Amino acid sequence: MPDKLDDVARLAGVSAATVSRALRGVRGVAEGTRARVLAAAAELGYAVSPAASSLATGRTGTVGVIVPYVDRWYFSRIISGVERVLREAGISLLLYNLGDDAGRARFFAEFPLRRRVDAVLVLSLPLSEAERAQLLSLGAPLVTVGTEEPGADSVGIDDHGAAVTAMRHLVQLGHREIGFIGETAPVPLGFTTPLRRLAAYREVYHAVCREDGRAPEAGFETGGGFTVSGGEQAMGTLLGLPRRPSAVFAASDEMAFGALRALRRAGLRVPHDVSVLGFDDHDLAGLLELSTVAQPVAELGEHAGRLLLARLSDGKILTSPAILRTRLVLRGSTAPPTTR
Amino acid sequence: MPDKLDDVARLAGVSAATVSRALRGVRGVAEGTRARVLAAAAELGYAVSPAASSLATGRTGTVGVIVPYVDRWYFSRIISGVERVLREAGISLLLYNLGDDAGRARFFAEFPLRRRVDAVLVLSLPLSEAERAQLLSLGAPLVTVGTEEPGADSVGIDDHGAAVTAMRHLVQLGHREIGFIGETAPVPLGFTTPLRRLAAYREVYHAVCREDGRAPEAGFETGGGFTVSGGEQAMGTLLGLPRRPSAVFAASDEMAFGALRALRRAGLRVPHDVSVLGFDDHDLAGLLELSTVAQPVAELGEHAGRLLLARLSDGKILTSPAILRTRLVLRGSTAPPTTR
DNA sequence: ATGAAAGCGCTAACAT
DNA sequence: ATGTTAGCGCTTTCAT
Repeated sequence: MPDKLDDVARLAGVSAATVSRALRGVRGVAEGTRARVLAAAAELGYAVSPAASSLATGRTGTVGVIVPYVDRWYFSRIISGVERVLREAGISLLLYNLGDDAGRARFFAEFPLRRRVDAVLVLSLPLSEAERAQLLSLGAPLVTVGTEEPGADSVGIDDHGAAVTAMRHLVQLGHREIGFIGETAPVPLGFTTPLRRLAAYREVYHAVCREDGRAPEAGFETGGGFTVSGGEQAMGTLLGLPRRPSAVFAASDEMAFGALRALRRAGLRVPHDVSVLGFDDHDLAGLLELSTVAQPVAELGEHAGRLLLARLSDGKILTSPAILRTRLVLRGSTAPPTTR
Repeated sequence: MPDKLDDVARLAGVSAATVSRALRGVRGVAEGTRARVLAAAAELGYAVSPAASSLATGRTGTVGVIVPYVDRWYFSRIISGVERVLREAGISLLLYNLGDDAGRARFFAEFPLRRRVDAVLVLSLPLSEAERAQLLSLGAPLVTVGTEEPGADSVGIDDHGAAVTAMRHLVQLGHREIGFIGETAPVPLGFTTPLRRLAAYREVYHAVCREDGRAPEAGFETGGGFTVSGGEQAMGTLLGLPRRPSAVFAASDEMAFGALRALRRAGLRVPHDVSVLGFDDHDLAGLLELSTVAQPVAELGEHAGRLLLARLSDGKILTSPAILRTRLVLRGSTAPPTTR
């Protein structure tokens, strides 16, 4: 344990300050000296104490990542992307999983980030005024993915545009009765993504109804909680309606999976009886032949990582949000409606 | 920023030492004093500097979690479980994602854990002698899930037993020609779990062959890389065999999903033409009506978290590995073979 | 029960 | 280019 800086200094025959400089690659150290220091450090198996270094510099070499649910495909993918680029830069990642509103409250009450991180990454979580202030009060760069916050850099996709494209695909196939599976207020943790997709759904579906000169079916908007079972239930509700949609747009692939199951159980065929369109391009979407909107999840994470690194070095320059491209992936779950 | 301990001390009218004691709940502080200190700290919005505290005590309030792939269902689930119990105890989680052999090598070369963590958790990764020594040299408790290492506490399941149970289920249904989709050496990152399941497969399948007085089909053992597409390919290989298995045991649900797809594409029905049995009880197994071996993944994580906490307080007492229960979940993908 | 003082191991001026 | 000297903000003897 007592592998202190001074031991290295003694072995290399220089002062502690020089060792510190040499080890950090700071300019102003003769080549020969640096080599000797490095050799001595290696021989002693020496590594600086992050705590001491952090106390002296104020930097921690760590970024905090705040995530709603680590174990959801989308988030774990992003984390993986972020971690990759951060670790290449020698930065460690402190993970905070919120889980639910209670967890979120506890997190902001205890606020374990104070002085622990050099920067913070927030995933898909719209911040309250107070939370944002608290985060910003750390004096550390803040970056978000999936949301935009004043004072933070962000990466995301054009949720609205992508959802509109998805809906239009359904309309172009000839569907006029389109159901939606997503989230109906109140949305857990205050997510806004579901709302943006719902807005896009309405925009397109209502326009279709207007053309046809009839009122939109209010019952076509269902909540699936972004889970498979929730999607299954929602589809069940849709199927129970007097006028049944010929197509369904689910705001996540997981809910779409649930919808597929409900359909299968009801003895209905996809896409013959009902078309289903998802969102995400989940790993298993191909398996289930689900047509969906693909978003570059890993890239979102990597980009966020790069943003973090940039802010960490060149101070905090706020840029406009980076918008990554999505694309419609057509598989076997969408087709023109059958005339009945 | 300059919310130092001394400010609180001044406001409370006591010394810094007393503030430190009061804040940590150390005994030996008068009730009234403690109350005043707490009030002062609250008023100032004070929180201790982890770096300073860590430098003084040697403790970091952090545990390092080493995981092969964060974005695989199984691992993200475990992480979620660990995080939950750790954060309740006020411990933060430093995440290290290995990814592949190169990442693993880099990790152990740089070894970013030194002095950063109070304990280490390793998921499913069999350690080399050197790696284990390196980890143990941290002088911090080590716990593992899914593997056993000398000097470490561990949680896991009875992989072999569970796989044997799974295989026997197939045999009891009447299957004599059973294929395996798993991993064939060399296994990425040196995982041993696939090997244990393979061994169980052989044990049962070979016994069946012996009874029937014939040699086991060597071609029945295929590698699916623990991914959907790998499982799909493996099933394709199996289907190309002269003598085709009537049932398949996949060492993970994801590979089983791939097998289901290959079967569907080949125009074969499950379980009518081929039975498929998975392992894990993945979130989507129910969706696909996959029979499988359920293992309590979240609980594995929570148990690991508790083990970590225990070691952190009562010093390191090594216990025998905790084995959590698995159970066979029968859904629609397994049935007696059809006589052809 | 409380305070004074000496570090914990490093980095950052300031000298030289 | 290198060394000296102060801290960074806390915890922990040791006194009182």
